[in-house]
Amino acid sequence: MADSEGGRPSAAAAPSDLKLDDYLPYRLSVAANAVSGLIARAYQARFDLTIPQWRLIAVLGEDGLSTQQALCARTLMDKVTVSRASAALVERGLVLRTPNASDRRSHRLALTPEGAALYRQIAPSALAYEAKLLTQFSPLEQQVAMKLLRRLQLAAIDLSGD
Amino acid sequence: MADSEGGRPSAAAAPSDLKLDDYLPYRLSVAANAVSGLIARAYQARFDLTIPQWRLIAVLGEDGLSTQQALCARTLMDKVTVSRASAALVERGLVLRTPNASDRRSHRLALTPEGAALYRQIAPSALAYEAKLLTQFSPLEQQVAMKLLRRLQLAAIDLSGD
DNA sequence: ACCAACAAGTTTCATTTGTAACTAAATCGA
DNA sequence: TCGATTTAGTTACAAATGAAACTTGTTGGT
Repeated sequence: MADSEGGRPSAAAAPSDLKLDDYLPYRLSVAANAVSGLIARAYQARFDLTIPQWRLIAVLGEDGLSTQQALCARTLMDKVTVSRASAALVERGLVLRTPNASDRRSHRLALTPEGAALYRQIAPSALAYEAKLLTQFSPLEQQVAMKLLRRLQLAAIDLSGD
Repeated sequence: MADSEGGRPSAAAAPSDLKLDDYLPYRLSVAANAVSGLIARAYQARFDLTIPQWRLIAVLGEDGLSTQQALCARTLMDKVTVSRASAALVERGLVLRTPNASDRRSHRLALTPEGAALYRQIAPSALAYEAKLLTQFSPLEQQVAMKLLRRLQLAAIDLSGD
């Protein structure tokens, strides 16, 4: 067993007691991974959609017409990601691109009737997943959690430029 | 402006009111992305470590000796990821591999003195980041959030096998 | 003892992801 | 009205990721 340098297990307690299991960025990453994986597998298997594709459908279903640039702002995804996801959805006939008269660099995107039908099918399933994940948490706890997630995001973005 | 087809925004409200902004898997993913990005950039710039590498150092700093398999279980990372991160750390002289007498397929990993020194340097900085992210939240709120993250992870894993 | 099943780690390969470079169009200033 | 800068979106390329195959070693049944 060893421990060639000290008397006790060779690792001393962390300077100010860092425990990975209780470290928020770690917990957040692991939890998000688990949830994303679950959702990704579900949508892949049932609807053959990736998460970026699903997000675009969700936003187009909510907001109606949009441009890719607006979708980037709305979903916080990279413009390359949005470009690729849009192309795939257009290809599958779920999204329609029409020229944007007021700016010929961009296009207007909207769900086709098929896309809208898919949206109406997916949305309840998405909400059901969320409900299953959130069982055991009171509305108040859920509110605290959502608030924390939003705040973490802002704080992280904020700290990025220091 | 515009809206070339109807009187109102062309998208109706979602079936049971799905709002992406309030959808937990989405919020979780976005928050985790922002936080991971922040941490990743910080450790890359200051210590030239990836997140997997940093996690291994954290666990080895906490626990002392370990095998890769144990590190996989502990960090919830893939064995390929752990293998590559270990190789890089050994290469840099931060981690030492010694043969495992009781099982010659595996090796024992531990921080070298340099690795331990780096750990002692990084840990306070990691805690400082966490503290900055968590300003504005009471200890109680933090506890709720941590509990929720753990529970979400378990629920997601649970739902994966249904 | 032996062979089948299994486990630790590594390597290979295909997919995903994001950064940077690029094209085309709009805007802004002189 | 022209050229410089900025923006929408795509393409090209490089790095990260993970599944599957592989290697080496262990274990358990007969």
